[in-house]
Amino acid sequence: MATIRDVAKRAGVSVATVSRVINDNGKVSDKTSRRVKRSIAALGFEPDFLARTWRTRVTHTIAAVVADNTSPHHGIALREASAVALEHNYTLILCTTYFDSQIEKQYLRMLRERRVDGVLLNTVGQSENEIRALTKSGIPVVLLNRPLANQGRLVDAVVVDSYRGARDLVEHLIRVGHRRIAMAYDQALNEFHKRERLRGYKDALRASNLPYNPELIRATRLSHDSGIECAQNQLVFSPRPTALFAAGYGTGLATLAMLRAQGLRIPTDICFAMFDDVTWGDFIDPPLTTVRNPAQELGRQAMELVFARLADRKRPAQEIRLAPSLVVRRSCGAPKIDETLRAQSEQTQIALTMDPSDAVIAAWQGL
Amino acid sequence: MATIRDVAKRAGVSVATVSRVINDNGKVSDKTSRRVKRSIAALGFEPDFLARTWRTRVTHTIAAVVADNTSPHHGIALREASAVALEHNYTLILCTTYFDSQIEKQYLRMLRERRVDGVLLNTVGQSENEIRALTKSGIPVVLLNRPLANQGRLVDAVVVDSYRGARDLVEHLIRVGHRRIAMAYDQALNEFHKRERLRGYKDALRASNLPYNPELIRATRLSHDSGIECAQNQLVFSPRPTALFAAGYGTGLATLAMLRAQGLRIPTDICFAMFDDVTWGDFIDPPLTTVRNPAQELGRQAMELVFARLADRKRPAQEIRLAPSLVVRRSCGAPKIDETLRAQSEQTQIALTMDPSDAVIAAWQGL
DNA sequence: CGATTTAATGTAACTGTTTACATCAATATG
DNA sequence: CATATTGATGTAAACAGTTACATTAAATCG
Repeated sequence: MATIRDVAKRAGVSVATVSRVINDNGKVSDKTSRRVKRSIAALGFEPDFLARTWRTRVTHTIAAVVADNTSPHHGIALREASAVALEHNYTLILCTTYFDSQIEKQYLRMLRERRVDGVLLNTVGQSENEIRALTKSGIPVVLLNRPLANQGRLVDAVVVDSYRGARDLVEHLIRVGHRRIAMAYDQALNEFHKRERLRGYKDALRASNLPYNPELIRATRLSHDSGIECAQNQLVFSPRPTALFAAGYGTGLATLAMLRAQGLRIPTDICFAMFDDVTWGDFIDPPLTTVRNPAQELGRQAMELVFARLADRKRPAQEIRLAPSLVVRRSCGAPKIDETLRAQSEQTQIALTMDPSDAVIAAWQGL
Repeated sequence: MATIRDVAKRAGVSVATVSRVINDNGKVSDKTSRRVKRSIAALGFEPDFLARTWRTRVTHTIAAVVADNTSPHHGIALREASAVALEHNYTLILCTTYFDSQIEKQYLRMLRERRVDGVLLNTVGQSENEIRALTKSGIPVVLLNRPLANQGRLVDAVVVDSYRGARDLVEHLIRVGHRRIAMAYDQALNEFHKRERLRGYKDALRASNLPYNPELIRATRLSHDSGIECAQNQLVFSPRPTALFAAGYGTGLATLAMLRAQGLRIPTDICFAMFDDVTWGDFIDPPLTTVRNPAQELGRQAMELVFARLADRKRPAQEIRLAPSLVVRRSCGAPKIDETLRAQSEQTQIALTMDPSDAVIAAWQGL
């Protein structure tokens, strides 16, 4: 492999000049620049990325540490993050923690050793020390969907506004005529989002002067053995609510299965809506009303935040709050429906509100 | 930051000795080893990963280039690959190409420059040169779900046996009583898998002495604008088949929507089954009969293949063929059903055949 | 017991860039 | 015209490890 010295010798210049040409910094006359470039081409010289990295201490690498890359939400965020990275000629390291804080810590330590240039972190908690170590080493950390750790104002964050999402959804249900609305959330749902979604639910009720009934709030737990049965027992209400709102993906799935098991039809017997838009929500019968997380936006903004901080390390920590959007489909047909809403709903149904960009559709086309 | 020289000086030994202690190779007496370790601890010395990488030319990094990380299939494969990487103290770079061969090439060039230690590649094609360049640079390439390029026997591969999957599924449909079985595949489905699935379909028919009717094979195309309508038109049959087999994820979704649009009930009016198991297949109504790809296995084997080749570069190229498994659920209730099958199906339904490990279930629990 | 092997450690070259600083010529400035 | 400034280029010192080879002491062998 040709080195910068070979290039320099052949071009009859110094290595410094070659380096300047390669990096396009410093002053180099047109004439020598051309000569150097010819020399590079002739020798088929390629700068050694590793040597460069070592010398400059920039790895051109960002890591994303997520609890699970297979969830639709983070899958899309990662896809976008990788695209943004590519735009900047950066590379994205994928670290899946499986919701295991030990693995998370292990990854964070590893990433610090490797001196990645930044970390996107969807923490499961307990990594305060590792996060501090990272920032202390000058590695920017951006939290994904977790609020800023109150302890330090050192890290940026981008979060989805769970409160807004829950409130919008419940307000929609109320507007459409529901009065008795149940909410199910997963026991293991992140504390912050649990609180926020519950707050959204309550505020929506209050705004319409509806009573808040704790009886209608249920925690579900999807476990391997007990499976659906568990959720099923936990989700028996009497009298039956007219609408059921699942505050998360897992709960949504469990709830769907539970309703099927109870022989309840959607939306005839009960209306159903869930947090976390799913690509297939449009395709099944009935199409699901969901709160769509701006996953793509989240991935992009998080990445941009890293680059912004790399460009200016003094900037104050920032928390970007993204608004989810309500996707109205058939699963929430209203008990009483007014004409404007009907039209709107009808239209949505026809437009089929395909979540995704062409890219995602293309995605389906592969194996 | 303390360097190896500082450690050496403090311990009163040479840098070589320190290096030997760190890497636990070469001969070092217990006494000096202890002294060195004390010195390391005292100084808080951490070997510089970058310097090491540069010197040894091993990056401890594998890249996975996939068409789309959000598909359930590759999402799971990636999750597993990242876990295997972690076991080996390796890191996984995620490269999503969006089915764009230009981006794929760009990534492959980038990865070669970065001298990753290996590449998992779910190619969309046209990257022969880049693949060759990689292997020529001594970087092992393992193809994901693509057959070995006939041109060179340089790369390993791990593929899902599409033929087997299709054949098993169609044979199941036949056994259960279906005689008129339609198959839909996506126009953009990878050529190899298209051929294999079709072959499986035909062979299954032939084995039962059923006629092959080209009229029952349809290509669908999910496009953004035309959306479902398109699929809808393309999927009108007369007389109607009793079962419809979607040979892919995208087609599966399109088909589901189409059946709904045509007002057909599953499985009462028509039976439905699809390739590519989906995590939610269990939860919706009716639960879907699917061909489950061993995605996890695929990710693991591919990764192991890389490590195997790193350990022995002379080993002959290998193609690992993984068998998919049939997951029988409700969407294929049989027109005529015999008792054993009924029992089997019932049991499956009760066991709820949760695709995933606890990890995936946990996944659902996060935002 | 001298010769040979083995174990433990040290010396210094090597990896390929970047960049601070030096040099020198050409140009601008007072 | 002498001097300061600027532009173009060169020199050589980092950067922080690994490892081939050399050296020395200790152990083993005939």
